[in-house]
Amino acid sequence: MVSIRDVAKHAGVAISTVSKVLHNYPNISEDTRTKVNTAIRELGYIPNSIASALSSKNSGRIAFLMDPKRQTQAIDQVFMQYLLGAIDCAKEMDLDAVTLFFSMLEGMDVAAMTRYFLAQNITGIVIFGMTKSDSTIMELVETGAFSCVLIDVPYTNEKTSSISIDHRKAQYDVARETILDNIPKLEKGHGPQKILYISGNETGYVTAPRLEGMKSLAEELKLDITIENGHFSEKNARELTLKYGSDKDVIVCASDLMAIGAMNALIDMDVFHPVCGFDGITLMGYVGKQMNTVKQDFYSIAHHAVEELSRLMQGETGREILMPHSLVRMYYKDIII
Amino acid sequence: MVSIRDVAKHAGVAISTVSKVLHNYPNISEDTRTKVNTAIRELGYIPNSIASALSSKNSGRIAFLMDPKRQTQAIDQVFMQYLLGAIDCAKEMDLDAVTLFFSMLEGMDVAAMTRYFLAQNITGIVIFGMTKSDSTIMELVETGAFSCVLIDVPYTNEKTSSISIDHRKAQYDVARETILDNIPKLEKGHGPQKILYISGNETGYVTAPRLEGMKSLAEELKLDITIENGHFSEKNARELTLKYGSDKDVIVCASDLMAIGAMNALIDMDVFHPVCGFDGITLMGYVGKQMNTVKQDFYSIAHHAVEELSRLMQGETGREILMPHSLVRMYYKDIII
DNA sequence: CTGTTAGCGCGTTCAA
DNA sequence: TTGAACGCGCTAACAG
Repeated sequence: MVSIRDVAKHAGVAISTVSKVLHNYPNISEDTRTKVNTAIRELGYIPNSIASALSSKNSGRIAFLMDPKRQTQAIDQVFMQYLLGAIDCAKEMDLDAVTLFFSMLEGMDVAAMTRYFLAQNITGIVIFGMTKSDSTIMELVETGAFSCVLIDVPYTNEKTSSISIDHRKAQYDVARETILDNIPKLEKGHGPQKILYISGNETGYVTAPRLEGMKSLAEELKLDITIENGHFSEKNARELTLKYGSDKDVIVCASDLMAIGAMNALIDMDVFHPVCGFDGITLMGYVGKQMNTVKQDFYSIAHHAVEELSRLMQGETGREILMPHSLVRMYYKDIII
Repeated sequence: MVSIRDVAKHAGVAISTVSKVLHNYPNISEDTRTKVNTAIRELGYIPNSIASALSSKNSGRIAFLMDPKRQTQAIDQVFMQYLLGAIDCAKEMDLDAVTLFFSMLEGMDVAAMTRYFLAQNITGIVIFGMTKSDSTIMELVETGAFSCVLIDVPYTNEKTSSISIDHRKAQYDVARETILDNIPKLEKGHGPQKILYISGNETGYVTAPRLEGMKSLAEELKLDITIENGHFSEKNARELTLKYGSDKDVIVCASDLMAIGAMNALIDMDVFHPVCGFDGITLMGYVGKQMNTVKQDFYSIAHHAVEELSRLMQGETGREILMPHSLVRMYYKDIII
């Protein structure tokens, strides 16, 4: 293995000079800089990130913390997209990244978690899929011991940024579009539209804003709205739809998975009402009907999250970032790959 | 951060003694061993894996190398299950693991890849989703510079093990079951059964064994078999089924995704013939019909892969490992979560 | 502008 | 059975 020492020798300079060139320090003559760079190229030198992490305080080592198990399998796609975006960005920014699951932290208190991360020289963490019941992890974030970026959790402090779409507006938008598509019915003297809103679990941070978005739309359009908690579960959404859905004009679901459940319930009942979802996962198409949904670009969100984390680790202060969302209509034919 | 030095001081012994206790060296008196262990517990000491990796040769650092992008999104589930199993096991075995994508290695030759891993003190690699076109990675494996475990690639050497199910037998089994379910038709004087086999891409290592399994079944049951290459694509399978499927008794697909394509083509043509798939992904259910498939436990495969890698890194020699598969029948109702 | 040096936390001889 | 001391590859003062 070729080390920094070899490069120094090859270039006829001191080790520290190589290090300085590597990190773009000022006060290096153009001459030695090129000398060192050619030596690096000739030897195919790659800095040892482990040694670097050990030696410096700002190791540039980060962790992706997620909880894929708690989710249904159908949601794997979301986490995979997160991971792809995050890991790609980490590589681009030359950050060492490890992927961790919530389950590994189970039973630890804040102090233990802190030691755990410190023992790996981790100084920054991106957290995907945290809910209100992950209180110890939230405590850890609050300590400010690590730079953190939270996905879909609206909390910030000096060392913590949050990043998400505007769930309130997104829910409003997709429900509005779906309902207005359906306006003709309304005009046939149908009275106020009857809506079934299947919300997510109350432990989810996105649940309240999405519900708010729906409520304000309901007020605006004077909708007759029934709100039920589907716990982000396809099965629950299915049952709720069987129970309350038959006489509704539109069914609005706070997730694609629940939208699938609702859609299938309607198919079983042999009625059809518009359904809309949230997330924009590919899976959608398989119900064989079309529906509107809020499309989030998880890859891009994760990519930005890592960029933001890097910013935090350089001493910038935490902030809230809103990403754009879009509305899409998914058909079966579209998703044929 | 509490270091080994603190533990040594707290226990009143030398640093090296603590290290020896940590690694279960012999020749440590029971007395000092407990003294050290209580000190560790009292201080909540966690060894710094970075320092350890730097200091020792056998760092215990491993990489998960996969290629999720090349796959269709619907396959994310498989990779997520792999990752879950692998990361869980790595944690259990106290191995530091990083997740890498093939794309990061693009353009590198073997020497560059070697340096790349060495620069991260990585000594073991688990590779998921490699195809015959990833020749440079295969070269890397062949050098024996790293301990490797290959998933679904039948290659072994001194430092490389392979792990997979028996694809030949699995394909045989699932096709056989699906066809025999259909035997009544045959007995109504229907002549030899007509089968459409939609195979995978020839760059896939699993394609040939699956095809073999199908061929030997065809011979055994004297089937009239048509073989087409679906390239593991839903769309291709759909088109092939539209073209060749209408007069077939059974359609056998080398992946679930292709089975979905085939199933949907049949639905469009308004005919129904049994279809079987391969993999056992949850997604299946959404076609709304039932079908047989080979279920692989990806989590478990990955878990075993990491165990095997650990074995290799301890100097054991490479070998081939076969995992069990099972046959399942998937219905829509089953997958409601 | 460049080189010398002291650690980072730990594993591992080699003496004691 | 234990401990002192060196080195892993690198960063970061500090001298020069």
